[in-house]
Amino acid sequence: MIFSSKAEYGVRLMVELGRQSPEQPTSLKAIAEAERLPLAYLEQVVARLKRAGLVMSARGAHGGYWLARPAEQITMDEVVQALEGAIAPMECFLTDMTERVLCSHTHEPDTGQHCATKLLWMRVQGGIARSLQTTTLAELVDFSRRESAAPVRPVAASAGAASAASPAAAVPAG
Amino acid sequence: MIFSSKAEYGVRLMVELGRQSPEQPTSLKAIAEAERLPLAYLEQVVARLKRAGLVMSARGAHGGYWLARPAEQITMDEVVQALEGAIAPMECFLTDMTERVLCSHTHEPDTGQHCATKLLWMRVQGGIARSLQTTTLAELVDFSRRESAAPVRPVAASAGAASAASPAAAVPAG
DNA sequence: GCTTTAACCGACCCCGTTGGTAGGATTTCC
DNA sequence: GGAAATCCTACCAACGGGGTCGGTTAAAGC
Repeated sequence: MIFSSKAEYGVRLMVELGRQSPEQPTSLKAIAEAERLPLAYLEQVVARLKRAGLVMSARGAHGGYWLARPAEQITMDEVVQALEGAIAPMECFLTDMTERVLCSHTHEPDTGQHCATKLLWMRVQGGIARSLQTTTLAELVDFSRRESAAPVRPVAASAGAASAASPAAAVPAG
Repeated sequence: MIFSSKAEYGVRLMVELGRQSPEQPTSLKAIAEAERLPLAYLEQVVARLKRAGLVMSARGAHGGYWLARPAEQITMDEVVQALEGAIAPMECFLTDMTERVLCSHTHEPDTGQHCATKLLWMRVQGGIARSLQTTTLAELVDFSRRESAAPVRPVAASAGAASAASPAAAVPAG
């Protein structure tokens, strides 16, 4: 699996905050209940988001968390990077997230043998980075509002090519 | 890390086979020595490639492995999928590799609450799938030939916007 | 100033996967 | 028959993921 549950929980947490009115703190407990996630674990997750400056907090009664910036100005690569650390397709493949590869992936300094896999991992890296950078938190918030507003529609009913086409069509800019 | 070392080793193995003349078996031992990888572990790796029908083998003395198809007809998503299994950004996010999501990611069947993260993971998934599908083994073989032929050029010399652009320019179709 | 609420912090723990190793069995060529 | 290979199964140590637990600090309301 590419992303751990930290990313999953963290993104859901951010979306939940995005759904609330800004500047008004939401308690972790409320989020944990709404999303049915373990509170104690969420604490660790939100700590990362705070360290990255994506959320702010107030302690004490009626305290909680809120987005540090409007959701439109938060791109998902910031969020995911805060939660998962550097996103690299391979061990030694760290970049500064601007498409520049810091590691040449050489295994033997004497032979000029560069790694044959470099080209591939760079493309994968680029594909991921682009999809994360072009998605904003605001889009996810919108998406979640539309989803929850819609009536319950049973999944996997009428399996086939027709039902397969509809969700893909709703997802451009991938 | 997105991909494990199985993918790394497996891709390198495939590239190595692609460099050899086709239909002539190359022993794992030779590959292990050329790539400085543990032979016993490579056995497990190549077994996956064989099960997926990407390589063929001959036992006994002068046996070895070779590509089941010309490198131009092997896309890297086949290779990576054989090595890593299904590639999904998130646990419950299995697709049939044609952009169709099999899991709706619903956490509570009664509420119509679909997961807010679905949109994001679908985009990421699409970005990865596209970069893997549009890269052929032949390209990597070419790349590796150019790399090893070229003199050793130090990486990250003259850091800046200019150097950041150059590697990206060499990697289209990501 | 007590109580409640909630953020914050650090230690711990179970478990599955990764990245191998070990050892043998089988097949084929010379 | 022996060497060189693929093949196959079992095993193992270490690490990270996914949590839990217990406690501390800070703010608000009475």
